Amino acid sequence: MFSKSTEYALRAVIYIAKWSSESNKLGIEPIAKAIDSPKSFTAKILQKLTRNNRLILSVTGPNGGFYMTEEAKETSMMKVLMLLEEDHIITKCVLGLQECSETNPCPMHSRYKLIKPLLKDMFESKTIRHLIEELDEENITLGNVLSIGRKQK
Amino acid sequence: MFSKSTEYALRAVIYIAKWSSESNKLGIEPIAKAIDSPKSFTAKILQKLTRNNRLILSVTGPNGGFYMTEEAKETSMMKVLMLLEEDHIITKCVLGLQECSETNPCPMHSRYKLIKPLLKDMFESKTIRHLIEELDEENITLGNVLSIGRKQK
DNA sequence: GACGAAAAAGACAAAAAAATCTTAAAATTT
DNA sequence: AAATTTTAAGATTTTTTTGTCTTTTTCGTC
Repeated sequence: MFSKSTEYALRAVIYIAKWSSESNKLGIEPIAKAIDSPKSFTAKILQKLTRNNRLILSVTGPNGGFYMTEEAKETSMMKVLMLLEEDHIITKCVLGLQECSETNPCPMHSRYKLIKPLLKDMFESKTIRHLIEELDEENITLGNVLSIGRKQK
Repeated sequence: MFSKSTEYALRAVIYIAKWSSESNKLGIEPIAKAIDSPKSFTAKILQKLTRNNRLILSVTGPNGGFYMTEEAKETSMMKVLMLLEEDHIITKCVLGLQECSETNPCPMHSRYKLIKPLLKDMFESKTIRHLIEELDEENITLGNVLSIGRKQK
């Protein structure tokens, strides 16, 4: 559904929210390892979230790394998607028409319009905090089990 | 949601189903114009659907073109997505985990598992014929109104 | 203030997706 | 059978996405 970079971003955000605090910042290396993503590429993605939106914060130097404020953890996943400029994946027409609407619908419109709000609601109603609470439960993961032991780049 | 080529494919299939028959084949030019897609690229995509799956049929030469049998029009949109090898867009994990499942869920799993069947059902319950029947109604479109008059390639 | 650890920045490379162009093959018409 | 029309095939190009590598900047520690 989403692009690779969006998937990495979402996983990283959740991971950082879960394990970091202002007093415990996380380096890009452990983050990439945990969410099973290419290190430098993930760094790029996080940089954007840091610079443009301040959803994530970062500090350089020893004991530096990425972290998130408690306040930021209240952000909804829909908002995160918007910061990543990927919310259109959900909102746009299934057949790719630029002007698919009630007055100018595509043939799938009448059905998709029933599901789109549910999808949106799924991301709107879940905040980052909700998701990290789920991570407390057993067996909820952010990395690929299959990749354990595989070399990271 | 889907890639450009999938969007073009879906629109083209619906258009061909709607306006063609064995006695009235459609050339790639009018098809591409109607669904507002790049001509040669669309030709490639249709070639695949013709060669690999015979969902669409084609004949070369004068009065040749693309068409679809009445039988093929009973194909579900989910089946079409499978022929295009794009059904994974719907079925895979939202966060991109390879092994997201009931026993090994990602933090979004518990919510997405409620929506995934609805999305699947949307494509499964709609056959091509259902969609072309919708096209009978006023204002249902397959091209971009904005593009009218724009030069085709 | 020198050193080291971290992210930031930017250049570069590879791969995939999207698009275009040219030639060939097939079929119909004359 | 030659000319014409149409898709098929394939080569090539362009653009976007994904990924890597090197250098710079920032900041804390000694």
